[in-house]
Amino acid sequence: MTPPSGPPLGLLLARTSKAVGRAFNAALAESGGSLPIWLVLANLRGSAWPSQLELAHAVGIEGPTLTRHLDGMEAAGLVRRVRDAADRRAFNVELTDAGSALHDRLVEVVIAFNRRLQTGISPAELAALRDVLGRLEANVR
Amino acid sequence: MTPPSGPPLGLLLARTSKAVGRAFNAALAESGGSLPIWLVLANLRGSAWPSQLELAHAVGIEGPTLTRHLDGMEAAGLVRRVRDAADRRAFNVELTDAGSALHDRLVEVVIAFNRRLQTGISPAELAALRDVLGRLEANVR
DNA sequence: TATTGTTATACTCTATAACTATA
DNA sequence: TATAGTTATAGAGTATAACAATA
Repeated sequence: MTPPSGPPLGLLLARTSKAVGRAFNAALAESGGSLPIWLVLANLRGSAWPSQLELAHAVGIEGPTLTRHLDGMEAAGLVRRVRDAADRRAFNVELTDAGSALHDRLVEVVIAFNRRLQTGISPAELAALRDVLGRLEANVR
Repeated sequence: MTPPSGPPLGLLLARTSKAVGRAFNAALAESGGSLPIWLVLANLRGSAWPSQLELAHAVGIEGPTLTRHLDGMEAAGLVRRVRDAADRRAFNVELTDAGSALHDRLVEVVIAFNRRLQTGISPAELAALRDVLGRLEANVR
C-alpha cells in the first residue's frame, strides 16, 4: 500500500508549471521574447505552414489569437506576411532577418534555462520525467 | 553520453501543464469552480489566515488579485468578509455554508481528476515525479 | 508613519462570432 | 458555398500605483 503523499498531483503540477512558466517567461522577456513569440518563431524556423490556422494549432492556439501575435510580431519587424500567389486568400508567414536573429538569441536563452532547470537531475530521471509527462497529457486528452 | 531527446524540458513542461491545466479547469468549471476559486477554498478550509495578503501569497497571487476573486466569491455567496474586532483594518475571511458545500464538491472533482490523471502510472513513478517536480521548482526559484 | 485592504487602471493571453476577400 | 484570415468584442487572470481607513 502506498499512501497518498502530499497535495494532489494536478495541484502540484499546476504549481510547478506556474513557477517554471513564470521563470521561463521572465528569461525570454529579458531578451525581448515571450512564450507565444518563441513558440511562433520556433515553429516558423524550419517548417513551412500551408496555412496560418495550421501554424496556430501547432502553437496550440486559435486563428484569431495567432493573428494578434503576428500583428505584434509584424509590427516589431520579426515576421512578414506574404500573399500566396497560388491562393490569394492565404498568407505565407516568413521570418525576417530580425526574426531569425531573435530566434537565435531565444534558442540560447532556452538552452541556458533548460540547463538551469535540469541542475542536479540525472539523465535517467529526465527520461522518466519526459515519459510520465507524456502519459499525463495523454490521460487528459 | 545521453543525447538530448526531444523538445526542451521547459517546453515539454509548458505543453503538458497547459493541457493538464485546461482539462483541470474544465473539470472544475463543470461543478461551478475554477482554479483560483478552488485554491482559495482549499486554503480557507482548515486554516485561519492572519491577513488577506498572507492568504493571497499562499494561493500564489498578489493582494489586489485576491480582492478581485474574493469580490466574486462573496457576490456568489461562497465567502464572508468579517471585520477583525482586534484590528479593524483586517478582515477574517470565512467560508459560508455554500462555500463549504462547493469545496466538498470540488474535492470530489479533484480526486476524480487525479485518478484519471494518474491512470497507468505506478506509485514509484508518481513518487519520482513529485520529487523531480519539486527539484525543478527549486531550480528556478 | 506603517499596515490592511480596496480602487483605478492596464497588460497578456485567450476565445467566439461576424465579416471580407478570395476560391 | 466553402475557406483563409481579420476585426470586433469579451472574459479570465494577473499586476502596479494610488488611495482610504486604521493602527
